[in-house]
Amino acid sequence: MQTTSTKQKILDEALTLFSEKGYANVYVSDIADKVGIKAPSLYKHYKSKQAIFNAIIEEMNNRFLEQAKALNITGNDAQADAAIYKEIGEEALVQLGQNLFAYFLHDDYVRRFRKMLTIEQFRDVELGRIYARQYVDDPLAYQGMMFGMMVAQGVLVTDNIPVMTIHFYAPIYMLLTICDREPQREAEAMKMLVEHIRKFNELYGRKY
Amino acid sequence: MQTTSTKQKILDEALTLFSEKGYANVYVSDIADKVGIKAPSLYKHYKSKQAIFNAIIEEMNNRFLEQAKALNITGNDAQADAAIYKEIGEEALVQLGQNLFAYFLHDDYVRRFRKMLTIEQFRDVELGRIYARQYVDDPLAYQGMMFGMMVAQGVLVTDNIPVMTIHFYAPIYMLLTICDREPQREAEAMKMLVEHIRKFNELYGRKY
DNA sequence: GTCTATAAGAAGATAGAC
DNA sequence: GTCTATCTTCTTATAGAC
Repeated sequence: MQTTSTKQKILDEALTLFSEKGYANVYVSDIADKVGIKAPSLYKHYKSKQAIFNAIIEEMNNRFLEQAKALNITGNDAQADAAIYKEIGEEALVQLGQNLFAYFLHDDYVRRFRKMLTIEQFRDVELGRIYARQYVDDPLAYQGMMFGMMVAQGVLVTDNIPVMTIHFYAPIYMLLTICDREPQREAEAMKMLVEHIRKFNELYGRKY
Repeated sequence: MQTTSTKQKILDEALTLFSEKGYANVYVSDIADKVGIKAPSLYKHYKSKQAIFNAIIEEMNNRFLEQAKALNITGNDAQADAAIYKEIGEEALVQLGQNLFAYFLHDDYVRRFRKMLTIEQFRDVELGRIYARQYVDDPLAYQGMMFGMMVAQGVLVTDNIPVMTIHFYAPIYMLLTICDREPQREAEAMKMLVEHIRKFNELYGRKY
């Protein structure tokens, strides 16, 4: 039905604008323009500008929970995962990093939401927490778990898994922030990403 | 004189507020309150709110140029530097990283300016360029030069200096963004920083 | 240089017709 | 559900006295 569609379109256009200019620089009339309606009509769908913002946060939270659930199924299936990680080589590791990077960078919803949180993270403690969880702590926790298995399998070698995990993820994080700010540097970033992972594998990989 | 003092205080308080809430969420009256004057008085010092923002950018730019000049003097004095880097050990490298980190994190002006740019980087291409230069490209260029000397001296070993530089700086950058958002995590970050550098030295240092 | 008073306009939100 | 008209409040900025 048309109602649901408009309601969703409002969230979508608002997120785009918020991610480019920040909440305070986006006016209700801007959102309405993009949706193709007048500002007052928008209030039939959401009771305030803040309610639109809250709905975006809630929607992302739902996506995040689904995602976490999906990852946990894999993550807890240790026996299956162990088999995967046992034979992992440089190319598989490069693939893993590129997939992670591509998902974070090219999933349009993920990208816009991250940019929005980048802008809003200092204004509200709760938004800061979401940013930290989403783009720092959870990726580190998940990858740390994965690398833990790989170390247990003898595919990677280290006496400090948390630092190894940061050595893997921090460059990816930094390249991501570069691309968010300057999309034209994506090719350069992708090249550095691959070189980073190859070198990571060389430094931490099992020595034959 | 009082004039200069008030004019400077306006920049200082404005920067604090901009770094916490972003330009659009700070009202001229907020700045005036912090300074201890009424909003209209502020217009005797700056012709507009935007002019205050511009003055902050200009002031940082001046500081940046001075800093770059200072670094170039050292950077170009290759003979003296070579001597320094020749004997550098793990402790010196840890010290180097801690100093870099402490400067970026604890210099109040640097910290507030970085947070402000973090918020504003997507709104204006020029501000994005300043961010990229200040917190990504220049640190990488400077450290890349330094590591180049160390590789030439045989203190560090790699066939890819840019990637090695990212391996050194990206974790520092990520820890910095964590502390900007959650200052209470500074001790944790400092611990990771030291472990990171020790492992970096272990991975890239000359093998005896 | 600082103040009070006030203008000018922007932005969020509501009322009520269709 | 969308519109036009309108209200209210907030925010930047100016005028002019001290």
